[in-house]
Amino acid sequence: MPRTKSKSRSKPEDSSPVSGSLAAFQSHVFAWFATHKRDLPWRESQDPYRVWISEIMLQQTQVATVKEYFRRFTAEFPHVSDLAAAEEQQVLRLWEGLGYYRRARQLHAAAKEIVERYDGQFPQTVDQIQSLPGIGRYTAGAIASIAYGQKAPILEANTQRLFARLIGWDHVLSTSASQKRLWQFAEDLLPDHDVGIFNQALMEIGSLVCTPKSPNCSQCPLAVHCQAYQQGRQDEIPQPKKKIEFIPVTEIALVVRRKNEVLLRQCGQEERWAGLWDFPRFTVANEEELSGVAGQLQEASGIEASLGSHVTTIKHGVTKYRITLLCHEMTYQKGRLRPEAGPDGQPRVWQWRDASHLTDLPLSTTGRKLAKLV
DNA sequence: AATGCGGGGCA
DNA sequence: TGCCCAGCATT
Repeated sequence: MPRTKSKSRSKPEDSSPVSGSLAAFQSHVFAWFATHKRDLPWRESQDPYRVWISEIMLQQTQVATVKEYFRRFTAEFPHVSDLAAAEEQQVLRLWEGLGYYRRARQLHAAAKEIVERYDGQFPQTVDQIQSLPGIGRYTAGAIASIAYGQKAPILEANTQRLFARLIGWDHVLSTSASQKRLWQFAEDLLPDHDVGIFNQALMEIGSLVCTPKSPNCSQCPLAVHCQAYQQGRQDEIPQPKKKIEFIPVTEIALVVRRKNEVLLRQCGQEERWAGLWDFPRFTVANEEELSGVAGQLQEASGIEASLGSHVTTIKHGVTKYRITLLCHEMTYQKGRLRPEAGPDGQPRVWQWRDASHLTDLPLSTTGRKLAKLV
């Protein structure tokens, strides 16, 4: 029998996914992490529930921001059954300020599914994990590897950048071809042991060393394996993302008072801040266009009120919108709240709430700022 | 492949 | 200011 071609090409230096040997690469990763690992609250345990909470919170959210949220959340809900039994409003209250509130509602829904379908035991296969709401390929791989030590790859912001530089990938990263290549690379890299530690180490290197701007190549444990570094192209790779075109918007928020109550609205499932409460908000053409606001309020809620003084102006961004939010007081005149179906079958989305008890409600960040002023 | 979804950290 | 962040779901 003639030797096959693949057999004759199976020298280690040919099959290694990185420049240099894979074994050396892996040991460089482990050694660096052993001395540079950060102490983070979710690294104190491998409980899949806690790993899961941290991974959801960390989606598109920086480590520094998540720390306190993670502590509060897991203190309030130590076990998946505690989360499953909670009111969604309480879950959202603990999520308030983190953003991407769909994460919190999907987390809650997944907790219920784990209790009902898996008898409270967190699922153990990648496919089962990924079938839970809010869990995609990255998060499933992270949980499977970190909590269970399974040989599952991960790819997220830090490792995308790191991998692109390691293999000198000078293409736009968001295309499906790039994603396919990078996922394959992530898989080819995996060791046969301590996969969870390995994956976390790669993210940590991406985060602390292989930074977006001015990466610290001189201190990088993987420089010897890095194509971009060897070519002096670490500042060109990865290619910059497409810039977002911001759209300026002017909105008005109304603090409608009736004795010691204020008028609030709960955001519907299909809109921004779903499930959270907010002061009545309307888009206006410009900062002078306030005359129609009373009519818009009456149209939307059934309440008639007279425009009062300007409280404050809040500038904030939501996804691609740059919002200038004009906040005005109003005084209730007459009218009753229009009955309207709420997010989860609640009788209405409009409610009068005691102004001194707004701390219990989940509010949007601008809503919270405004609530503190009034 | 493109879009919606938040808010804050940081140079 | 602008860029970026341990992504996911939908279209």
